[in-house]
Amino acid sequence: MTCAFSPKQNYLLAALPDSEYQILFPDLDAVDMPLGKVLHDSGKAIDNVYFPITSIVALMYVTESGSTTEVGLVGKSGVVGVSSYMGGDSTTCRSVVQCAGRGFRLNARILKARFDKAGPLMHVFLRYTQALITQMGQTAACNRHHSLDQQICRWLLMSLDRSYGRELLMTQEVIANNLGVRREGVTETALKLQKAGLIRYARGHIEVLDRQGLEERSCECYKVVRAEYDRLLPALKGAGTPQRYLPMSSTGRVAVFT
Amino acid sequence: MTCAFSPKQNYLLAALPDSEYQILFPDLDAVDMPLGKVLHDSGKAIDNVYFPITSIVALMYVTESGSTTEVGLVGKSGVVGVSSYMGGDSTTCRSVVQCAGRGFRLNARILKARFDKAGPLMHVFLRYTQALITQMGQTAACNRHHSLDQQICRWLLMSLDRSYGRELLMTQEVIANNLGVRREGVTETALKLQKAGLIRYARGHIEVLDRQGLEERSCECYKVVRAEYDRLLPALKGAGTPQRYLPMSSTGRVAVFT
DNA sequence: TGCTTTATGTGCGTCAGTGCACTGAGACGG
DNA sequence: CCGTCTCAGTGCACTGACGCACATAAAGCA
Repeated sequence: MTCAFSPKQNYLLAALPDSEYQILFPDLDAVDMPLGKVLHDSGKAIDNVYFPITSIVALMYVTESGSTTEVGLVGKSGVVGVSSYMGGDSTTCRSVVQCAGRGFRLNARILKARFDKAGPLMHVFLRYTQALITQMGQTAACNRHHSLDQQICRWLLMSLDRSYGRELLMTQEVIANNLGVRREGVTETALKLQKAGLIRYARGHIEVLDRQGLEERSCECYKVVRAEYDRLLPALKGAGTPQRYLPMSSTGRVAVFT
Repeated sequence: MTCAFSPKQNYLLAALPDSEYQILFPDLDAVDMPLGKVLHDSGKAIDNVYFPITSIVALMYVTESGSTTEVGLVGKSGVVGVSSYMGGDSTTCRSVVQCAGRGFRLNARILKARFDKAGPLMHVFLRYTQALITQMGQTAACNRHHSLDQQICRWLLMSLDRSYGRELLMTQEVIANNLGVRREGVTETALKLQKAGLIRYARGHIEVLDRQGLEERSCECYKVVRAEYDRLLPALKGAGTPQRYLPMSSTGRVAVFT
């Protein structure tokens, strides 16, 4: 059986020792993750976890008044659904696909069973969780202290790290919802960045022209979180450095969401 | 050997099965946790973890410009130093004692060794960590969307839950640093709350008179986090409901920080 | 080709929170 | 008892982001 792309393109799965990987492999289902798909909802039991490959998933909190904020961003270097193995089987967050793409799905109970063996899989996943915790804490601090411009730069960089290529497929409105700010504010910043030659965009396409420039305009938060990911999961070091986008057609087992 | 207070007054230790508790007991050292003491610093290795009893510890992030934000608050229902068992042995956060008091100290490697047995201790600690993650995410959302008044009410309630009695020993400046806001802003809100008869305060003492009233003025964040703690750690349900303060003199093994 | 929808650009009044400067008042030590 | 320090209260100019209304333009569809 051939698969156009492999679970090992998810850095977390790739970081597993091969013996462990082989155990999970038969239960990993390739899935399409369409834009806007809600993978987990607040308070609902988590049946499956997801390992994004070309997709990006946001962990969003929805306030009572309906406004949203992203508290975490998961891409090819992570897993969606940490509470499946942390305990509790649900979160107060919602997991939403921000960038359509592919990924692998795994039954939560199968993962939990392997996790509870307290072997290398557990340690990899715990270290990832620790990185996610750092990301959340940094988001809290960033929301408090840094300007909209800085936050948007940070967010573009984070999204870039978690995707392939240097183009992001998302509207300014999506960015606004993720950061929990006004769409008009995003427009203003986007104009500034475009005038400065850092990005180029049009109707839902954002192309990053000058990554270095974005880093300079971003707050420290990006680097702090990035460094912590690199430290905790050295196997995925370098994820996010510019690379060519390889369109991967599906010829293998691919489940499509209904 | 007598101890004026017991490790079991920390709800996390109390939630352990007795066999597990007995293993740790000989290594738990009662310690004084004085105001302002830095238990762990950003990027530094964690040698000991701390189980607060009457003290409250804030997990603070310090930005490059020097401003601070609290991303988590740990009291008698938690442990300070989760990265010791999550992996990485350090965090990007600083742990600072916000409310002087007592607690128990445990060598991080001893905890990690028991944790790695993948027994009930691990599951208790993971569930606690999951609750902490919820708290951090909620803090991020709260920092984005809710007013200073709401946040201060939330913070008072959280502190109250994590301490004994209904009086908090902290200045408005401390609250401001925790929330990452201006001291004058805290003063304004404090005045409002006092006029409304919800609190009474003077020079570093804050007495909560109307808990219900605070909850009504607080944002949803308090209740969401509280509910998640209760759900994940049912053993500590009810922590935070009004109770008499029992001054506990030290007659047992007590190490004092130098 | 024209109509609708979606995405982006712009203007303007409003406001919560900031930064700073200063006052007042209880606590504390000599 | 006095001087000093810490903590709390107040005024004011300023600003980043908000909310709303509306203009423009590309994409999609009939």
